[in-house]
Amino acid sequence: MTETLPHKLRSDAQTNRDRILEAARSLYAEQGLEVTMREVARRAGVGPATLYRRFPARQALLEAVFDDELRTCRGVVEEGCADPDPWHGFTSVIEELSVLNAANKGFVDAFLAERPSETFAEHRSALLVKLDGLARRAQAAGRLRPDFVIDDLVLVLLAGRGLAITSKPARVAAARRLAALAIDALRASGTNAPLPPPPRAVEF
Amino acid sequence: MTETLPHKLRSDAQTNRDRILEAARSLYAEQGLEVTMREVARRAGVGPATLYRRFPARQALLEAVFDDELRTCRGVVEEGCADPDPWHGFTSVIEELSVLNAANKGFVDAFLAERPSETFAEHRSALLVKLDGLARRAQAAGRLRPDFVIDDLVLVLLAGRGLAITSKPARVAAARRLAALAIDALRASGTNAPLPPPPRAVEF
DNA sequence: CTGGAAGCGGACGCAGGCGTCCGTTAGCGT
DNA sequence: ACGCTAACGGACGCCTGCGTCCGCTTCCAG
Repeated sequence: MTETLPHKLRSDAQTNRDRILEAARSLYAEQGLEVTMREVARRAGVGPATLYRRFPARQALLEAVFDDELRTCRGVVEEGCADPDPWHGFTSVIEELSVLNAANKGFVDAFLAERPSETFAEHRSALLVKLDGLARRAQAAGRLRPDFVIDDLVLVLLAGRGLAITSKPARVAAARRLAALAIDALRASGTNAPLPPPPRAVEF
Repeated sequence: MTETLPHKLRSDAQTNRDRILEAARSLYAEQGLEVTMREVARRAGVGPATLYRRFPARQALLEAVFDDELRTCRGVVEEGCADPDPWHGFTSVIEELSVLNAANKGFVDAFLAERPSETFAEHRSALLVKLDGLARRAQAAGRLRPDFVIDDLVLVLLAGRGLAITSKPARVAAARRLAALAIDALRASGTNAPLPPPPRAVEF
């Protein structure tokens, strides 16, 4: 890790910063982002003041913590978009994002929040636009049901949040199965029933 | 309403009890069950002490509040089970429970909690057993995919929790669409892909 | 009408999180 | 080696929710 963004930190400060990030990362992943600042500080073995000095606003900590996840997320999407088979790419994205979400309880909360930070909102828009393109190609290939809209993908991702199961392996297994079901639901097939009007869950 | 369970209350006490229940009901429906006791008391226009006297434990309040919903829930399930067409009954149950959940943010949390109260756990078991029977009949009729297990239904219901969208109409619309997708996923069709191993999300 | 008990709710003490201040410690440049 | 200063974290005051106590009010039976 060992970040070096602004003007260089003293070595102990840098160490503490890293420990804070690691603590926050694991706490958010396990418990979602209702974790208190002090809990993060405690787990990191630093005082509250240190935490607040490095990350004066909660949002700053969130962004720093989820920077990696954001990168992973983008990787997944780009890989999916690069797939020569758009349907395969599309389903891969659903699967991998679902599992990522299940493994990081907090991430999807932060990322799909109704009032996200500007940073998250921008990344989200960009990714959704990419995914929209991928989806249209999958539709053109006749594999994705024609009445799919990109909001359905958001819906599926949001739905993953409901799987707030304590044990992490069970949570991941549940996410995997839910993703598989979602993929089956989205596949174009003669038996697709007409859907009720699509919702708009998040802006982009 | 005007309950009359234990030894009769004084008239003003009964009124307050009813107002508390109504306040709690609407607050839980709108905001889920992280609502504070005091907030309930405030909305009901009573002091905290009054609330605590009537419902010494949070759980008591929850059970009283969700008694109606539990009844509705059971009604939905029984109606579905009574349907001569098991697949139609099954899909009705999914639809209606999804909408019920979306309209009552707190209910599914209380009902599908990992550590539910004894009361909820019993009702849940009973309902799930009934639904399991319905599902088997729908499978026997060749309409429900053969690799469906009852836990998949729990999964779908849990997933509905993720749709924590602020506006209630939007939430209901989202729930409806998600339910429709789930039904499409669960329908037996030549294109059903094999599923990953099923999870066990709740005990029953 | 009236006595007494059921009921009420303001107020209390406790606990925990918040964000900040400041006296002390320790890294690092010279 | 040394001193400057960044950095640390314990401790503080504030706030909010919790569950309970107790003096006042109100219902209702006789």
